[in-house]
Amino acid sequence: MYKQFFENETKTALKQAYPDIQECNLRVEKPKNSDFGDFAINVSPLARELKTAPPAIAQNIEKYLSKDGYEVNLIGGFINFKLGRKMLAETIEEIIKQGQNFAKPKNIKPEKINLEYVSANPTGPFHIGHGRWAAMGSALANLLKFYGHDVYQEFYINDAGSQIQKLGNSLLIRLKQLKGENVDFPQDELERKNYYQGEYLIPVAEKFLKENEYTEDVKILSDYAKKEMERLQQELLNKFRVHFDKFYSELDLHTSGKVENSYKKLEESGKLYEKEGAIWFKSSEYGDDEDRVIKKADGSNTYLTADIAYHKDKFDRGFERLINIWGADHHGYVARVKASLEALGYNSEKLEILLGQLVNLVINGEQTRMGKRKNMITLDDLIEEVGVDATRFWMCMRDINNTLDFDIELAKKSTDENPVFYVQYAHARACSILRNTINDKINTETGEKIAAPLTEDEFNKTIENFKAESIIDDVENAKSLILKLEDFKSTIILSEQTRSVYTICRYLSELASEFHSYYTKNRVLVEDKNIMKGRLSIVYATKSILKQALDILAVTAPEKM
RNA sequence: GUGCCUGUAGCUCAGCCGGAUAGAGUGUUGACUUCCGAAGUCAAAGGUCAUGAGUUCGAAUCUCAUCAGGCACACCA
Repeated sequence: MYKQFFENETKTALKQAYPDIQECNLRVEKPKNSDFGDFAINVSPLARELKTAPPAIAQNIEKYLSKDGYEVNLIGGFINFKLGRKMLAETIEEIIKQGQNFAKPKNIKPEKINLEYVSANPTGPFHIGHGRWAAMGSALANLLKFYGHDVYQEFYINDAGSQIQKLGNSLLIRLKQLKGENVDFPQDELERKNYYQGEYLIPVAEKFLKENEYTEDVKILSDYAKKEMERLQQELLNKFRVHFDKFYSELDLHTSGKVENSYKKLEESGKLYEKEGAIWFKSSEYGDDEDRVIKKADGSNTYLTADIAYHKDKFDRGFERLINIWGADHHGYVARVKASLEALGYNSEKLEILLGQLVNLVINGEQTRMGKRKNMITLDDLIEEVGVDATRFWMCMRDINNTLDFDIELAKKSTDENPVFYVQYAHARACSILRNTINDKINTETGEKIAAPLTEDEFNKTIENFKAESIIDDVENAKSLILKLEDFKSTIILSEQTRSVYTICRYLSELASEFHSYYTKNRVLVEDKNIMKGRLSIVYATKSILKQALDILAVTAPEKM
């Protein structure tokens, strides 16, 4: 990696220049002005320890730099590095030869990671917020896998609480309505809260009557509606290119005795006590604001109790690291789950909880709060309107810490304002060039056939036998493109460290921009076969990286648009 | 009231482990087509980095306070 290379070069030189130096946390960065160089190191942070002015330090270090393959340019306390053509050419060779392994970090410690996200209640269709967790979670999974981790994706189904009863009651009302009975949800505000009033239960009721005898048994109705919701949710996830290794049922957690078991373990830890008829957990001893109820006065478990068992089970299944994506509205929950894991003897630092800010729908330029409105726009609606690719890209585009404005009108336009098209277009354009090298062309005016510049065999050999030396004379034109291609390595590492995927979106936009720019300035299919083959290889390498990055987002890389 | 997130160009956002002239997209204005995809490229204009103080040789970046917006503060899930 270029950055690593220059950091090592500088550190080596630094030790020769100043043998007594203790710490040297020098960072390679991009110069503000590309005229200075391609990479830069600022030595100012060393000034204090060395008691020397930054420019003098830079001059001293410069003497010991090997300058093998690069040039050095000193400005003030900055050491600027300029890549030689050989290094640039070798990068193209590396991309072509390494393929998928080009940006895969070497010498890393792969972890067995459990990634949990979406985990919606099986009581209704996904809303747009779920779409954000689904897109980001699956992209993060792809990223972590790309990096080298062993990732297991999980969806926790909250199928055990009172909301299931509520679902059954709601279905019953819909059934009665279908039978022609004059019933509706209660008028009273408070009582209405015991029902799901969305119209999505109407088709479920219809389907139920087709398959079953009419019944008012809420248990049967609850189970039916729950299964149906799960089925619809999983269908949609599939369509959205989100694939879970396991849908973990909360109900199973209870019936298998795991909830009871983890309760006993907590009891053994001595961190439970009774108060006002309920059993409390001393979570405040582990940094939580207050203690939490574990068993209610009526003897039933709280949601937390099951969740504790669930997280315990994840560790017990051998995962070294747990990553959860939760909505920011659950942030108050973090401390108590971590507290419980500590009490049970697990290292709560191995549980990372990514809190995602919510999605604002923007309709006709106005922000609409994602509430539980009756006629809300579901994720399914959104995908129908905008398409899977644009929806996925858009949902991944912003830092998870920031609220995301999803402008329906803008995304629907599907034109220049939508960055995904810009990126996909770059890929399609690259494919088009590669196609044109081996396909005969027909002049539309004369009907005359123009032979392809290369046969398929020649093209394949050009790629297979690519040698860095072959493009050295022409590589300077592709410099900023190659720098960006190489930057894929840093992007992968940064994204893994920060658990973020918006960085991949940004990278793609930047790479596409560099490619479009290169394309405009450098014609690929030129007379000179050697130049053509070299540029073809650069296009091929670009296409390869675009594809790899798009694959992480699970956005398609079209050959044609 | 307490805790968490956010405040940077008209709009949407990067940059935030302190360092060179604060960047990108979009919008505005203007250029670029004998030729591989113009869904493209190039350029111009556009800034009190919410406000105030502090730390520092140096602050958009760190600290504190204030203001503004969002979210959460259940024996619900």
